[in-house]
Amino acid sequence: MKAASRDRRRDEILDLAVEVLAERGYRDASMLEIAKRAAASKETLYAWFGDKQGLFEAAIHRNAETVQRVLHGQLESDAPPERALPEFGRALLALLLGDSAVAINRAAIAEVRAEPRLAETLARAGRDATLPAFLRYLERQQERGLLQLDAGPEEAAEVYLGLLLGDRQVRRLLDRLPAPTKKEIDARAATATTYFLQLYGTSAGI
Amino acid sequence: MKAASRDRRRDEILDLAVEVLAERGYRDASMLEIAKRAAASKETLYAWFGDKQGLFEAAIHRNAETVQRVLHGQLESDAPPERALPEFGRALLALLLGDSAVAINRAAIAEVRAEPRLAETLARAGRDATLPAFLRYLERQQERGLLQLDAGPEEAAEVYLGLLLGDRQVRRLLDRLPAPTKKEIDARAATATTYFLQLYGTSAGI
DNA sequence: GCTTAGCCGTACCAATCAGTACGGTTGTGA
DNA sequence: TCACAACCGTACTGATTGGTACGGCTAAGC
Repeated sequence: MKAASRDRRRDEILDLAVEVLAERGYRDASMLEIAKRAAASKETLYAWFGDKQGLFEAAIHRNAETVQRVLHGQLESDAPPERALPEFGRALLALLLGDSAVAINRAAIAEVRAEPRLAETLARAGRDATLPAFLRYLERQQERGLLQLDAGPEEAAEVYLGLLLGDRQVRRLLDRLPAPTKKEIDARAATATTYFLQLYGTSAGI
Repeated sequence: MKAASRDRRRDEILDLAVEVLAERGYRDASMLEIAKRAAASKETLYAWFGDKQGLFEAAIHRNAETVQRVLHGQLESDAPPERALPEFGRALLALLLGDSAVAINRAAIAEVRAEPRLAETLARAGRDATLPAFLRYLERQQERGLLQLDAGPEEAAEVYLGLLLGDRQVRRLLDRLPAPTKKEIDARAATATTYFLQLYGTSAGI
């Protein structure tokens, strides 16, 4: 029973840490405020996570695991692109433009010089861990004759990401855009898929 | 003679400020280091720019003016999309993924909570100041029958940006990507244009 | 040549905060 | 019930840095 309760406590602390991060930014997210909000002591934070960087690396990992679970589920499907891509797109948009991911990305970008491990961790646990599954999905659809990836799956994947996000992620990081509503997410995932299929679809996929 | 020499000095200081910013990040770009590198005194920096935020707002403005000049030049052309878009794309890629813009965007994102004026300034002087010219260009080409923007010029503009950048700007901000070479820029602007014309081109534009 | 305004370098102040130490308390397992 | 380990709250330290003050130098204008 002890292990489960410890895990819950750990999750609780990481949630609060990300909450403070979102409110204050990395530098101003003080260990004291996180400890107070979690009714924990600074000493415990340091005992569990090593240092401030370690605490937020743990938060990044935990966040990435959630993302992984959702996206890999979508991508192992054998649904054709016109059905699978909007679902994948919706999930990706909700995750990448959500408050937690935005706060984490801001922190990683902010500290890219002082604490590069944050950005490394984020990249490895995020993009590097998800992209291969996406590439494999695209290749499978090509083998089925539903896509024609003349320039390779990597370029196609990047095109889909570009169509899906445009410059919205950067605008969101700069706080020039609120988190998207469910409606906006649906619309955007649909149009990105339509455009993508115009570029890469085959007659068999109509 | 005095005004010109002062302007040169100002430019010199702003260059050094951005240089330090790129090396250290916003918080660790100390006013003392900037002053020392410019052989200036902190007092002069504060007299000229008010405070640290003011110094970097000035740097943002100056950088944006350069960008403006280049991009507006491209967009006032009457060249058809297949010629104008690659040029515009090249310029945009070189500017957005260059070291100065990356350092500035990192700073604005890092301080979005503590000093939101940086991000505001960047957005206004950057995207908000350039996008209208791009929209006007697209509309002119539609009137000439060279583009068909069924969903409006705004969506087309975002699609072009997405195709051009993919997720490269974010990866660059996270320092997972080096500044692109001229060759890569050329290639990318070309393929983005090709895709864009597949989506929005008319038979008249072939 | 002289004056004056602006600028340089240095020193100083106040605040913040990561990381450590410690005494008191709680709860868990024998 | 008891003992021990983990954890809470608070206090402390050392280092950094934004912003201010000041004394001395330099160069432009008269």
